[in-house]
Amino acid sequence: MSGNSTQKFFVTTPIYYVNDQPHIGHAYTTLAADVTARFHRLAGRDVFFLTGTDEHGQKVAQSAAAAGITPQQFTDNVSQNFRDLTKLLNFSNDDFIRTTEPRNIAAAQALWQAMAKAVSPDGQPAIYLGSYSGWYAVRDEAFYDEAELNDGPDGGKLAPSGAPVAWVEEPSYFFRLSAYGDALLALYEAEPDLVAPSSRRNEIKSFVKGGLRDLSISRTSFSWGVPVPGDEKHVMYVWLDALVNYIAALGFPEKGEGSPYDRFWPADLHLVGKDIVRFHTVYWPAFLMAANLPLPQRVFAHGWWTIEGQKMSKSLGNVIAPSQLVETYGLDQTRHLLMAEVPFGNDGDFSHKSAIRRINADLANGIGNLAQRTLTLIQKNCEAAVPEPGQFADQDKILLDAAYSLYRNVEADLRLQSFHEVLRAIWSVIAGADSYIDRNAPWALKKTDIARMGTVLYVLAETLRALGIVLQPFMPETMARLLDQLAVPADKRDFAALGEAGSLVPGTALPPPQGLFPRIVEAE
RNA sequence: GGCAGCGUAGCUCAGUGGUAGAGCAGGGGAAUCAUAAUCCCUUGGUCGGGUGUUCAAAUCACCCCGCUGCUACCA
Repeated sequence: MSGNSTQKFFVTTPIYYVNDQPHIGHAYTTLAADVTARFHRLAGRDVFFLTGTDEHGQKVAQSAAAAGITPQQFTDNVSQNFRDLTKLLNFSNDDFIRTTEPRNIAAAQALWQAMAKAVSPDGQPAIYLGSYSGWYAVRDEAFYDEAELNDGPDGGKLAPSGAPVAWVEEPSYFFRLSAYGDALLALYEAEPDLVAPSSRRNEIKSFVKGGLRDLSISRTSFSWGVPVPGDEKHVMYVWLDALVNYIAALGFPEKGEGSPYDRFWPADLHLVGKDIVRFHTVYWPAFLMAANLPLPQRVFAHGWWTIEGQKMSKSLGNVIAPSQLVETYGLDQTRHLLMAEVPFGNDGDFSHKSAIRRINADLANGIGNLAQRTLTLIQKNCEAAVPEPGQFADQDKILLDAAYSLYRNVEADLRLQSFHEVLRAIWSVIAGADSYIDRNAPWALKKTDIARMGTVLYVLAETLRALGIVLQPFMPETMARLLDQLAVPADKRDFAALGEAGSLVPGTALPPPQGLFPRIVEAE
């Protein structure tokens, strides 16, 4: 089916840890992936968009025990919250993987076996059995150096996070990460786009340059995990069975010609939060190198949201649930807000005041008002049908060309995850259209030059059509309504229909216009 | 402490050697097709401070002040 001519695009979100309720941060990452996936689909590419949940580990087992249910029941419940989030925000993921599914377990064991057979760059086995000891905080699922610890109240020790730690010692398999430093540094040099933004690349490079220690990749102290093949007392350390999800969802270890793995791996883009960059740009490539599998093309780490200037935290009680945003502002308003408000990769602040300002300025006063005034003029003055254009003047061509070339002009920024730049470029066309409509005053032309009025309104309708098409990745639902109001057929809504290939046909009947984005008026 | 980065208009930021920019906010005017939305014009910055290199520095170098990230297994 998919010939060589069809490009593919595989985009992933992290799998979200089920010990947490979905919040604005999760929604943000998956939204960026959704916009990316929708964009590439409209460009005619073969897209696979994956998200899911991370469900193993000691903390999950303990939370389940505390709730008096089995880990499986516990993860079933919480995973569903994340699945619901994809519906709530209209995400178009092609799959939703859970690390507890048989396919993920099978993939994790296959990856383990491939790594276990491998020889690291220093000529030794890539995986070996040793023992791990250290100060461990269950709550953080993290080991800490002695130097980091503080004295607790009852003579115990506390992690920097305040979590109690205990000295643990257990047999553990290790991955010989220490042997992969040079290969990783060479990778960062050869593939400068692998780690983005560049500030993260610098951090990762200096981290690797500082020397890598071998990585403990199994535990015997709990059992809620993937059994290590051939030594079932051990379960895999959570990050190994988490990262493998990206290929498990493609059917790995099945990798024959025509398989999803063959079609989509390596990933074109792993979107991650800045806290898990290292896992994706150090451990994951090293695992793949050991298993002799291709490496992802790009890992992009976005920033954090603060809320009204404050860090989001459970103790402050200011964690924002995505459902709350959608209720307050509307679905597509929320999607636009998150993508437009902050350069992706930077930290940003969410405030109610600036949310309203942006939604009213960009959506109600911007694209919404432009659509409303144009469609109303056509409705009233052109017998509710697409007007007949005459010869295009230079200014007509300039506006049309700007609108038609949007896809071409924003693709580079889209590929760099500069979503706010993509939107900025689109909004400059909206501003151009508003300027055009005022300069040409079609409401005055109807008395002086009815033919010219038709041309002006046609140009505006065509501009709206292009805007509607290009904005679909960001606001799919509302842009569908806009394209409905322009009577654009379902098969003329992709990027190939931009320009004259999909031009509106004069005389086509148009439905009565309906507002796209209501203005938000604050109660005093 | 070490490494990396940031500090530009009220706010968020773009701009890496050649007469200071955008969006939003503020002010004035126009228009009235439209969700009182829109358009045009405009106020506003000694580009954190200092020294230096240069014919020329927000842009390069050094110093100082302030802030941030990373420094091993936490979205």
